[in-house]
Amino acid sequence: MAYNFKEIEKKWQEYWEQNKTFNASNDFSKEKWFGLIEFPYPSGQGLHVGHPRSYTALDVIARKRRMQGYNVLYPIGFDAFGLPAENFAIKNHIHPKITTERNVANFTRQLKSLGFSFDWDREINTTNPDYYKWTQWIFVQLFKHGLAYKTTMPINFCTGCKVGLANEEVVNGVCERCGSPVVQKEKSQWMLKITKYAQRLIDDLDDINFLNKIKAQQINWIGKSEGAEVKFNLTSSNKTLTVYTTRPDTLFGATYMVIAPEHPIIKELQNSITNIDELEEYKKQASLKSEFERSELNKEKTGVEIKGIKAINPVNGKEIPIWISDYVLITYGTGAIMAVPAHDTRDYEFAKKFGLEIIPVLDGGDISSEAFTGDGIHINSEFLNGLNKQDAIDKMISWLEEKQIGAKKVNYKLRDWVFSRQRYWGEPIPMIYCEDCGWVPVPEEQLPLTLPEIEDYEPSENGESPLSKQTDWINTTCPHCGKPAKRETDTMPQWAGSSWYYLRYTDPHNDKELASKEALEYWTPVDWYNGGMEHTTLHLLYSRFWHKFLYDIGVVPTPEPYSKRTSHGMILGSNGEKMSKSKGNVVNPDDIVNEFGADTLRVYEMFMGPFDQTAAWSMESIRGCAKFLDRVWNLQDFLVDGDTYSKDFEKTMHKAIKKVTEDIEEMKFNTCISTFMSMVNEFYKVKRINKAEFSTFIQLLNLFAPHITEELWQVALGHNTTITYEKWPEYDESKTIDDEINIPVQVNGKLRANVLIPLDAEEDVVKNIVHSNEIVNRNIDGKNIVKEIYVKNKIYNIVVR
RNA sequence: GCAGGUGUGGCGGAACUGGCAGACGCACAUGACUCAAAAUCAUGCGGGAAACCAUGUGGGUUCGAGUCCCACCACCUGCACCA
Repeated sequence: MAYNFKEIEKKWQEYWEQNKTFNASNDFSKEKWFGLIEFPYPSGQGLHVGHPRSYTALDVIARKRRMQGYNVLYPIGFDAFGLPAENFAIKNHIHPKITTERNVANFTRQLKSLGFSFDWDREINTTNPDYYKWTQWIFVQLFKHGLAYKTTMPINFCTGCKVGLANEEVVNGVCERCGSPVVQKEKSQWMLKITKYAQRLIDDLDDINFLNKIKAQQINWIGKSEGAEVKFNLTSSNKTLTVYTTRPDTLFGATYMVIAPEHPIIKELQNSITNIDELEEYKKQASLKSEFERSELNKEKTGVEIKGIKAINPVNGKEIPIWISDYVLITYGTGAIMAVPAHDTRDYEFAKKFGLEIIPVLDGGDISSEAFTGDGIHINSEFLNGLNKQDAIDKMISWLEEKQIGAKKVNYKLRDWVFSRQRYWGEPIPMIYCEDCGWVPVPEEQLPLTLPEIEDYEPSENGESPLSKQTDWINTTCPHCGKPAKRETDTMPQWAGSSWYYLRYTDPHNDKELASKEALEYWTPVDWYNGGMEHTTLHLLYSRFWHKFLYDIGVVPTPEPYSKRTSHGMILGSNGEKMSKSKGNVVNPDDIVNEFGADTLRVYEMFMGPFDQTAAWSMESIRGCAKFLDRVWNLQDFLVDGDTYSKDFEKTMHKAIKKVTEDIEEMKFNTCISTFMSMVNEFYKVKRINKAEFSTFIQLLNLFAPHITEELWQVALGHNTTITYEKWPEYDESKTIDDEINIPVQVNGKLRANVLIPLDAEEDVVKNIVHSNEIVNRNIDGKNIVKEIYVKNKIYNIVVR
């Protein structure tokens, strides 16, 4: 009887669906486990073979948890707002809703064909008004708590998508999505104050189980630095210029200042500045450069000196020049620096180029060739002389604080989150502008504020949202004073809906709250969240921020959304390159399922390599996995009643249970599969397997290959209920240990023989066995034994001379 | 430049707290079955005639190093004029 995967897989998929086998229970008295994968964006291309890698991994864990008796929530949904559907609409004049529905249907078919144990009754979709009602509701809460504000600022503007982007979406100066150059543009934007949570986003990482590389990347991105702010007085003005520095100890070496071209003080002092035209011209040139050009040009520093005004170094009263240069960023610190060319590489370069004074204030290094950035003893620094770096920093800070010209200051690289998009296919920002009352949120009882149906999806040339043309929709009345008012026309970024979706899974049909208190109390936090590294500084950080906010206002019961976060490696094409249509190396999961079946695909994706590392697709290897499942199928021919084949055989089983039980927790799925393969090889050797062994084996394999094992369980073994909730096999530790073991014998560290010894044998017993071994004796004959080392149950080493 | 990671047969990869390097799979070879092929089953498979040599390179610690330490090299990922 051949293994007919097509028939068998279809049969059990229908069975599971009818029986709602994988639905989470609402019995909150049981211990729960909430596993989460990143819900997909339903693209027109359908499922990528990368998706099932992550989904299978957590499916394996979810299935194991069910067998371990947990109430398991393993949900699925669609993150369906986004640009591709909108761009498709612009081209083909098909409403994004239609394409989204079509794509969701296709994804659903594909996901179901792979036998994931999702609870489909909890499916969510971010574009559903019942869902985005709550996305909007959260935004309104953010606004009410002062965490959402509108401001005009230079933003990253994608010249291709004609849309503003968050810092996180700009990669190498180009748009993460379309690859067009990104330029700076002044625009009025909704912003979210993620910076207010910067410190907590760092600190609370200590309490959660994220992979270290994920923590490191988030900490790096938030970019905390400690230093001081120092006020500099100016000549011919009573204004001051404040700088941020991490090296206040080098203040005596500050020989000039540099401010960002966009620094507002230029305008404030325009009457005192004699070369304002020259400065304006420099600023203009700088703003025309895209981020990409700026970093390309970062080898050669440029700048212009501000004429007619100088700064006064507060520690020694020296007048020092002020320059503008684009190597100082308006977005970081105060947009102004004190330049210490002797001890800062960038300042050194700039000073050399423009012939500015360089005064060393730390001993060591050679100022004539490069900046000295190391530690040393302070010189030329009056009251700091003789101190090392840290002592000098401390002393200077207290001096500055005492004189009230400076203070300790912590800075972050993290910027507030640019939250507006000038696009149609997103959640409308539920805000109304009233001439008298300013920005007023749409009243909560009027949510959701639904997207109007429109015909023209093109953003306007000046970069306004397509909604800006919908005058009927825009014109409304102020909820506060009742006067005519206008709606916000920008929509939310794609990251909005995904920032809280895991909460909705706990209670997806609730129309009173985003989820009930009881459901949140029971299900959250997510126990295990797996996703891509590319979301570490985007989605993962954003959702931690939203969650913390919701915690602060009492909506969720925990300060962190996810107790554990792991990540999967990417799947590359067979040529080792990223899969792409243009390279022609795309593998369609549908084809694999057709040719080999879902179980084979799942097993292969778990076997192809370490889960967290990238792996290249191989059509040859996948055949090996198909062959393995064929061999599993044929095991039923060896099925016998009666006892195990031998004691050793029994041990093999217990060792395998132990290995699989442990490896799954560490996501070492590849070694689980190799354990299964070894087991099958053992069964084939003796051509015999009893029912207990077969059941155990099938149960372990079920996590990876649910269809074939359900068939073997119910048909070959004759059970009439699903294998899903069978108790997870246990192993007997004592049966994983051999009574007799083979240990290597080395002479001078070189392997010479193997001897069989009783487990835990005493050293003198082993010594006797070793010394009665012919090969060993041949190797030590006529030599002096200097030393003998026995490591219990491991190795015996004889050192001779 | 900063942070994180990787480097083991022809290939993907195993190897617990230092203890038989190469599990498992692919490819390949041989045999059985077959008129034949495929499939299947079985056996072999790092290099070398051997002594031995082999885990990116060079040192070190140790009875013993893929694993620990030092110095490098190569590649990947993220960030990058962050004061």
